[in-house]
Amino acid sequence: MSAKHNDVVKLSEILEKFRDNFPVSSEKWEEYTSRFHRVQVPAKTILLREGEISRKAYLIEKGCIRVWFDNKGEEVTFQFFFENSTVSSIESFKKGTPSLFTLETTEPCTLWWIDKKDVDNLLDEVSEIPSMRNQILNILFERTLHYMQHFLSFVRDTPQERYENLLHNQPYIIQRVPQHYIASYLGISRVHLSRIKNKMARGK
Amino acid sequence: MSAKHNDVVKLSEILEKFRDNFPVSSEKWEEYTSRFHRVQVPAKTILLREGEISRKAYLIEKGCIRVWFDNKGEEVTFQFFFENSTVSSIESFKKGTPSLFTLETTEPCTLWWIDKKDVDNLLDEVSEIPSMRNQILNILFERTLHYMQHFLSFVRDTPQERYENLLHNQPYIIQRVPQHYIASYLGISRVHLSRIKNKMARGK
DNA sequence: GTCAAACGATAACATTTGTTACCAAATTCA
DNA sequence: TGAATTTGGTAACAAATGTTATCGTTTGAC
Repeated sequence: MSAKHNDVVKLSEILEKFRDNFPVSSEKWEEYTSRFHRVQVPAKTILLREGEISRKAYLIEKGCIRVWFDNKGEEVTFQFFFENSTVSSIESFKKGTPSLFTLETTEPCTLWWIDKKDVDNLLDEVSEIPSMRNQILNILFERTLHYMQHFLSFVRDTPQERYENLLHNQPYIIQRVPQHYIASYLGISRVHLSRIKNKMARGK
Repeated sequence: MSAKHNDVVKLSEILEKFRDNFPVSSEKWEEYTSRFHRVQVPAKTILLREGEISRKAYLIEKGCIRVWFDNKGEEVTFQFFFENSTVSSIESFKKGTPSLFTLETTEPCTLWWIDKKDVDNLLDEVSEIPSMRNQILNILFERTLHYMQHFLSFVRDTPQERYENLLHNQPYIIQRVPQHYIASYLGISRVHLSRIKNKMARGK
């Protein structure tokens, strides 16, 4: 990875944002946050390649990460992540299996990464605290719901409706990400997405 | 619900199957399992209707539950559950929001249901035990992965490939469930599923 | 056993969506 | 700045899939 390391930077505001969620001593907080490493990478940097085993999780301070997989020779975009999100190839990170996805930046990014073993330790410690247990469950649960909802929109809605929903609910995705990535994210060809936009531009 | 209640039945083998997963005293085990209620219902029984709030989770001793939702007037099947599975409208059960789905039996069923407040209590108690915490996380995680995989197959595979996968990985679904339910589960019309079967019957 | 409802196959036709090809605009980078 | 790459639009055609309608067959309730 062609990246500038800069781990001595003062703990960023981005980590401070989570301070309230951790009912632990300053010492513990220091210890936890010191496991995160700040790194800056250019656009189109591959953080993890499909088939590799994920050993890092990322927190995005600035930028965008695209998660995609190869389907019969063409890239299919599965998800986008932006500022304040944590990203990993979740199944590979948790189970140590080869990743189904590639993680790639679409913009120059400022990221904080943390090693799997530090995450594991941290989880063990922190899940002794009931309120933290619930938070962990909630986060996982919300991600489950997100997949469910996303899937639902594929079964329930037409491609045009999916595009309209995206435009309405996450316009920043459309603004920041090249359109052909969005096409495969919506499950259609670039040509068809162009048609849809054209159709919508004239009164539907 | 037109059902025969029969709660005094001796604790079924189905609950005993989980005994090993609960490192608790016999008294505790007694207490936990006594919260489950056995019930037998005919085919096409609606256990929860879309829009209602889920207050029960079900464990299937015998039979099949179909989870579906109404999409512009037609039923779209989202999932099937069989013996030894636990079923609820997960987001409604957890959050108390109106269910996005209807739960309906496709066969006469023998079920064990448990009330939400009993589940909540049980979870609180049981998650004090580290090994149980991990199990709970794993179950939730596996369900997340399942949604992810199912979604992936929609993006990646053709309808025929999805049908072939189903035939290969879960042939019992095709054997036990009426075909038109399977069509919408695969995201296609019944006519198209018929075409696919026909095509496959002659050498593809 | 009978009758109604549910189920599944098929044909004809309509619509949606993909594919390929080509071009123009925007962006990147040396 | 200028060339190469990326990105986005459009047209023509092909393929996939949906819709509607019809007709047997199976199933289930009584």
